[in-house]
Amino acid sequence: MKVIEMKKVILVDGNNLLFRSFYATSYTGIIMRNSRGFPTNAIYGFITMIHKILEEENPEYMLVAFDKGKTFRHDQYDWYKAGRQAMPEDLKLQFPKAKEVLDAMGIKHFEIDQYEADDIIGTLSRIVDEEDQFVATIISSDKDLLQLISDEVDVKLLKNNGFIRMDRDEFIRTYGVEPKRMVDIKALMGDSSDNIPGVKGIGEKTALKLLGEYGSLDNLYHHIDHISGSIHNKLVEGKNDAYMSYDIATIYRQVPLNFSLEDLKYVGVNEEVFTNLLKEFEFNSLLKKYHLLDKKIEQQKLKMKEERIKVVQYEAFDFSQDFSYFIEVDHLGYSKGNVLGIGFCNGDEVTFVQADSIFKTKDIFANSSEKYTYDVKKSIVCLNKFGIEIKHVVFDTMIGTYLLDHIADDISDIAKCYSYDIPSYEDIFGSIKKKKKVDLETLEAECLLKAQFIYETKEQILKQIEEYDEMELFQEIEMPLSFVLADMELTGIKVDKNYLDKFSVELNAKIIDLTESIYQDAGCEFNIMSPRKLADILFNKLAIPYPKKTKNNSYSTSKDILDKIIDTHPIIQKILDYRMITKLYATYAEGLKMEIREDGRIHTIFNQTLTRTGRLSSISPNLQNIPIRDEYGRLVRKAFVPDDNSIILSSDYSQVELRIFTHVSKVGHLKEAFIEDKDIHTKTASDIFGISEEFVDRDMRRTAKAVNFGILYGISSFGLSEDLGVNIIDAKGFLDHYLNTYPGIKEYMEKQKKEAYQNGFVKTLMNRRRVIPELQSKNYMVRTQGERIALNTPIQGTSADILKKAMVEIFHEFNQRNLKSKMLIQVHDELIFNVVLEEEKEVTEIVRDIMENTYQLSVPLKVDIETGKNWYEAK
DNA sequence: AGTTTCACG
DNA sequence: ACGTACGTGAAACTC
Repeated sequence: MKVIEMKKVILVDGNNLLFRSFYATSYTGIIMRNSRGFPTNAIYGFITMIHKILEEENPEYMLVAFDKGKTFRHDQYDWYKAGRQAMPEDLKLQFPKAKEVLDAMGIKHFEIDQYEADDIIGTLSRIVDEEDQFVATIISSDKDLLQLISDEVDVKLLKNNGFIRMDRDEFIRTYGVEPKRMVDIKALMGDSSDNIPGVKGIGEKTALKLLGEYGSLDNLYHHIDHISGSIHNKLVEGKNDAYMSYDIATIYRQVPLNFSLEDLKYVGVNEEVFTNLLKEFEFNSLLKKYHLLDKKIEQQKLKMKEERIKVVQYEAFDFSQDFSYFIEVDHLGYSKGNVLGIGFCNGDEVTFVQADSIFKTKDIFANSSEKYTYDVKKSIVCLNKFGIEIKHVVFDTMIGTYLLDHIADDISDIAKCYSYDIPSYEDIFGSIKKKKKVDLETLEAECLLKAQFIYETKEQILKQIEEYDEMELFQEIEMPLSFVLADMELTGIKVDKNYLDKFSVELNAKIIDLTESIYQDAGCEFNIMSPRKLADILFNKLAIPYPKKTKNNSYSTSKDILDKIIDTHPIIQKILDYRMITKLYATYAEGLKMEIREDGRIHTIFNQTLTRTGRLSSISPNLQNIPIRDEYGRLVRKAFVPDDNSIILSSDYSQVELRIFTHVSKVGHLKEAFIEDKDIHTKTASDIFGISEEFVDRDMRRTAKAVNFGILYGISSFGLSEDLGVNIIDAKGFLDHYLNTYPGIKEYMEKQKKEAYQNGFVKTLMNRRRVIPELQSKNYMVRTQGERIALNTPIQGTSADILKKAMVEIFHEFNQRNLKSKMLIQVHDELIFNVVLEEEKEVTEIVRDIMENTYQLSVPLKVDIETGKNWYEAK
């Protein structure tokens, strides 16, 4: 018998690869770009994956296929085209560059008018099936391509960071049918990512079961009478969808090709061209990884650097100079979790300490060296339980890059922006559900890498902060604030668990009563919490008219809709009550109880680098959304109590955002009102309705208040009408009148928007930046949202700046005076304290003085302070 | 994993 | 003609 040497061809779905790379790194809205602003995130992943393929497959023949033009075969299905979103501009730009990369790498790529990459790959794999010299491997993350598997063709499916190989045997083991039945599977279950509908109500499980029994879609429908129950009905109703889906999911395998398999020879990389491209993209880490740096200077420099960093024993490490450190913790997160290890770097050396030797670091963290880290607050909280105090941390990469408007939830995301290739937390430790075992060497390498990254990029980040005029914000506010927040988190707030227990019981009884009563009104039992089932009961069974023009046949059951129909049926009020009570029960009564630690206190975590405006956020639990507006819900606040011999003190800014708006917009009428300390909404009502203040009634004040708030958000007359419950014409009347009464406002808003368009970003009074990519959008909706962001962010952000500055000063003052009272919680424009009885007068004075005077505006800042025996009383 | 609803400023 | 206010987090439902 003659032994035939088979040639192997790799068929890559290029569109799929680029899409995947793009969306994997663009969810934050901020994507990787080179210094000229050209987007490079998709290309980065693309190159990495292509390189990996070359390494693993060592191919003789290879093709990367791309889509070109519309897919005429699907033109008959308008909805299908409509459901596929347009490609983002930032992604589109990267396609031609990806093709240049392939040319440089010596890899063939093709696109054919009117066909998708799938079709080209389908056609080539058919050819492979028919001739006898080639075998093929297809690479994509699209399961649709599995239908092409045969004895000569297998598929490598992209998953997370690797590939899964699927050949014919593996496919049959997994799905129980022949690979070509992938189309039948999709026809039944659909594919939301590809906009294939499938049969409504049939998922993967049922689809596979049915095909296991009947073999194919045709045969299934041929024997449709053998199937009974709800599945039968779904199949009958969805027959059209099924065959349409079948049509769409079927890959076309007869594309006219003007090349042959032999033409797909892989000819190897042109190092010079490839290197130049990587330099253009500024992929320094890849240049290094692929050993492509100029042999002369750059490589030498890097080698020197590599050799200069030495891994040393902890005892030999020089801690007397500046150093960086990185603390890794386990999945429980930092305030409950455990420290796994710490990496250090001083520029020349790196060293590692594992969890069981942490006690050794006590003196090191307290020494006088300047320290840099990533997430200093976390490190303070984590090491606190070992009695370790951290001093002289002057730089935090997380905070620094936050001020540069990079939003990331992992240090690896930030590292990528500086061309450092650091694996993400999830890559190393797995997800919370699927934890990975990590050996000590990996942990050590990871901590050292991160410490080195922090050390080496510090200067660059500081330089950028300086260029953006944010140095004062960084050094005087955000860095010290981290220590303040760490202290607040460690302190926690005392909670009366007994009270919550009683509250729970009371709520539970109410839930039972309401449930019973709602079932009576509805005439049946149903899941009240399910918006779909509820809508069905209200608008179909009870035939209550839906108060809004209904688009896409879906009914909302949200509060504002239910409020509009509250008089049509007694069930509506009960449902609103039910919603409120179950919310109180689940989120507040029971939810808060679960967050109480052994010390009887709740320790929230303040996220300092999350919001796009500069505000803090609070998690596990969120203590910034404890009920207050509703009298009954407000009772939750009675659970938050002071320590012994203390009271709760709350101190909140009165109308900060309006005052800031008045300051930046320089509207004279508003300024006078604040200077004279008038009720601002009454004054506004008096101005716009043209009557004196004593004749302003409640409704007029309410209207004025809504307009005042609307202004801060970049209102529309529609939004105002919704908020006030009046028609759009009236709302527009109020708005026009308001803008005529205060002539500075319109000019201010126009100027603000113009500047935002020119710069591409906006700033707060303390120079905090927010880049607004929405302004570049061609989509009207997105763009106008960008305009509102441009109007609101400087206001909301300045308010955040001011309170943060006050917090740092108050903390400092308490320490100076050795006060025992403690700052506990921040809620955007208010602070909550535990105040020791003897200190009440002193604390009140300090807090008022600092909050009112920390930042000078052209209008006064006013603070209201109240005290009580719990948080409910102190407000 | 994504959507809906609702709690706060 | 179209869609409609800024910024968050948690719970439950739905797929």
